[in-house]
Amino acid sequence: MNNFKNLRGTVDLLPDQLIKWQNVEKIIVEQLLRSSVKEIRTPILEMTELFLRGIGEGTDVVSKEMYTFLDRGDRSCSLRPEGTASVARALIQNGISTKPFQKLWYMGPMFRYERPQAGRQRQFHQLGVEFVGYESFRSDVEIITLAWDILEKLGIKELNLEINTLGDNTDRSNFQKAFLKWLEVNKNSLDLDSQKRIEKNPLRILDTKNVQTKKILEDAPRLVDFLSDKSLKRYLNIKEQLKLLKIPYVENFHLVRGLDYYTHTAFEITSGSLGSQATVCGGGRYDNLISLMGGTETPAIGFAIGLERLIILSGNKLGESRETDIYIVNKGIHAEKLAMDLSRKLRNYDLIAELDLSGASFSKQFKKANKLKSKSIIVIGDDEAFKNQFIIRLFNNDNSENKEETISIEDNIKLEKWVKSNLLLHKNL
RNA sequence: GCGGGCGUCGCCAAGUGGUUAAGGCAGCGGCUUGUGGCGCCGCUAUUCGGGGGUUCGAAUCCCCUCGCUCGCCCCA
Repeated sequence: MNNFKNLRGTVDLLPDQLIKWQNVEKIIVEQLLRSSVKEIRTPILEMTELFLRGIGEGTDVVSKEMYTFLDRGDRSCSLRPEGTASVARALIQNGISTKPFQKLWYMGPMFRYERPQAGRQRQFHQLGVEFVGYESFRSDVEIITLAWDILEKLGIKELNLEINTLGDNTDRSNFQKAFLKWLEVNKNSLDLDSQKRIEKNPLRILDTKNVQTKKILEDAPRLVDFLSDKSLKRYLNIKEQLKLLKIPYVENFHLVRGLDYYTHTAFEITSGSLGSQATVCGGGRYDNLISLMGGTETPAIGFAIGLERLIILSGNKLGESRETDIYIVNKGIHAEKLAMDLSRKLRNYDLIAELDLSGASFSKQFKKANKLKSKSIIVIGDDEAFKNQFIIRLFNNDNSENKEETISIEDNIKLEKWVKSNLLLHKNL
């Protein structure tokens, strides 16, 4: 096989699949618009250092999953593995202090060098939303609600929202001390992976999938018990407001997001029908990130939704394309000229008008129209062209008799009338 | 990076050592060169992911390799 193939973990999205993507994206963007969230676009390529500092060198994402290379000027560059760091960078660089409150979204490809599997690719797509400058617990609730509503608007069912709090820096370091003490005592009962994490990232041990370790962890100290009054109050407020909004959630004390910059609220939305990569949305508060990256201290919260996983979950209804409204069968030198002009006229009525360019026999062109399930058809051949007219008729799929009408080329009024009564009436506007 | 499953036409597949690689869908052409569906007829893999080996003989057995897929790790 000497043909070219796409790179591992990447896919071609073909026209048929893109209908669903476009519909999903449209619904998302509309909901964002209604929530007055504004779009931001940052480069896909950034200097590697940005991600090292923004995401954390110790994380798997950065330490073993980045697409990193030297450019021709020997600068180390990386394809973005996620969007938050870039957005933070862009805001700092463009003067965050002049616009301290911003609700932003972005959508686009991300890159992570991993083994592909169901719902996971090396190039994948995320919708990210970041509320920057917002500190109140109500911004946490609003952003969780936004994620929830987007998924609901897409008609996705059987979703589980899990929430947790990581407290502020002081809470967390108090907890960590106690937790480390406990870990020391119980070290030998833990699985190997978890043992390694004691040094590297002890919080992540809470997140283990090892059944044995999970059981042992039931007796470990809990982070909630180390929250300051203020942090606790914050968390309780969020839960209360979610209840008020009737958004069902489950508390999960073991929910610890993988990236270093999170504080307070962490949340995740999962679906059982996704296989082992069940998370469709992950997010949380990151009050430390922007100052950590050299900006003025700015609280922020955000989430990311994996579009591939969203597509898997979205119903088939979103995959249906708009049918051809009118197919123009045309043959003969003069007729073909008139037909092309006609096709433009029809598109001005916001119709999907397809002009047959094959020059094939009438029979062939009719078959094509039928295959496309075109709602109507125009026929223009030498006979019609000679009389400066064309034939138009509805084109039912059951092949029943359909009345046809002859319209003169110049008779725009008659054409418009026909189009309005036969095609535009049925359109959902 | 580590484990399991799988690779035969654009898609779904039969074939499991003996020579013509079924069949279905899609596609193309014809019956019908100015009229749709259905039907009928015909065409479409010198080759079974790639390389090497065993054998008189390989899609079928062995080795290597590549790819896909599912899971682990991690995450969206």
